[in-house]
Amino acid sequence: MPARTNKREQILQAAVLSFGEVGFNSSSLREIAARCGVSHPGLLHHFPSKEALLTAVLEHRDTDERRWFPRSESGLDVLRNLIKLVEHNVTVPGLIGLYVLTAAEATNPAHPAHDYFQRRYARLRRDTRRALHRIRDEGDLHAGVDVEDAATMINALVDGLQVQWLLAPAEVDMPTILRRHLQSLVTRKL
Amino acid sequence: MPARTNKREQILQAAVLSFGEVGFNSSSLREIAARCGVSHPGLLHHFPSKEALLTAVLEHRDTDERRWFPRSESGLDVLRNLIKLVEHNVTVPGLIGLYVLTAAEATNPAHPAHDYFQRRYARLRRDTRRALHRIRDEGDLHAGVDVEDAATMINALVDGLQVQWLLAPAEVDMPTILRRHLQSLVTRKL
DNA sequence: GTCTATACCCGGATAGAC
DNA sequence: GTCTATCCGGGTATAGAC
Repeated sequence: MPARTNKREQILQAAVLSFGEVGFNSSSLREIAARCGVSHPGLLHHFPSKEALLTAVLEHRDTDERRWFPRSESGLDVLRNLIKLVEHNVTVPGLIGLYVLTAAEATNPAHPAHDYFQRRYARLRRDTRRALHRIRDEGDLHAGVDVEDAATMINALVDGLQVQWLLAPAEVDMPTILRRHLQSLVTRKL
Repeated sequence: MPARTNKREQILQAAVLSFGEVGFNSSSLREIAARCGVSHPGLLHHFPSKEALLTAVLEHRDTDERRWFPRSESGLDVLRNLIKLVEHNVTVPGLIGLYVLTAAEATNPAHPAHDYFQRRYARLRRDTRRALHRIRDEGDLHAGVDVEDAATMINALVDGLQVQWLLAPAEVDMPTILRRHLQSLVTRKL
């Protein structure tokens, strides 16, 4: 293995910043390279194409995200961890900008990350449904909650809050609003 | 006045399509011009710059949107009209793509539409708060509804649903999910 | 009003030296 | 591994003919 290659990591972080600010489409490899003190072909040595860089950024983000949802917890703990994740997110606005903008771009079927985001949202809805079913099995879900709708709604709420929060951080309290909504679904304290 | 200039309208529609597909940043004036059978400088004759075109598109969209919210209605009717607007929106995915993507891009303070979207969301929250207060005054709001949070939430829900719907139209029923959420806030049938 | 032609810049990607 | 140099396409915008 190479002595100690943290250049990849530096490039990834610079890419997160750039993608978050102007999106994947408008980001330039030259600009990203300049941010971490490497030349444009130097960057392409580590990531063979711009699309490969995007893929690496998204996978990196996924890995980070999964750490917030360890296994063997109660259904309620999944919701609690989601709140914790959002509480963490307000400390990394660049990453949120990256996510919001890339997801919006990727609604276009021609975007290189289109399939990734289709699969991602299908998975998010499925995971949220599972958590809600588990909460119901544990007797903690309010009667009358439609699990299918609630799962779609929770993920929509998180996404929509991010846009408003990025535009007006002082006026939109993401974690609190999310917590109150989730609390309205369950009978026990979150 | 000119004999009959609908070229502006044609260009606006082509711009909506292009902005909706790849966003403002990645759209090209040449491509937009080609869509409506005009040359690139021909387009610039009607709109002096790309940014002017974006402004015109957003104002055009605003005007259309306002038509869904006539005055002198009850608070509940505002929510009913919001549902009708979303029911209409599912018939114009290009416009929704434009909106989602432009809003995401505009979270960047350097984006030409940043101020527009900051003002827009402040206004949306204010208008939604007013409608909810009116519903409360009319005795139709459920007890325990926090108007401030509910207003932010409703707008976040609409935005977030759009992303999921664009990625999976068959799996996300925007109008129904919105209606059920709004119904959960009020005591009378929507 | 709408065109052709063009100026000028920046994008992704590659070749090849060190 | 990282560089310089370069290719080629495409971006906004302008000048000037018709």
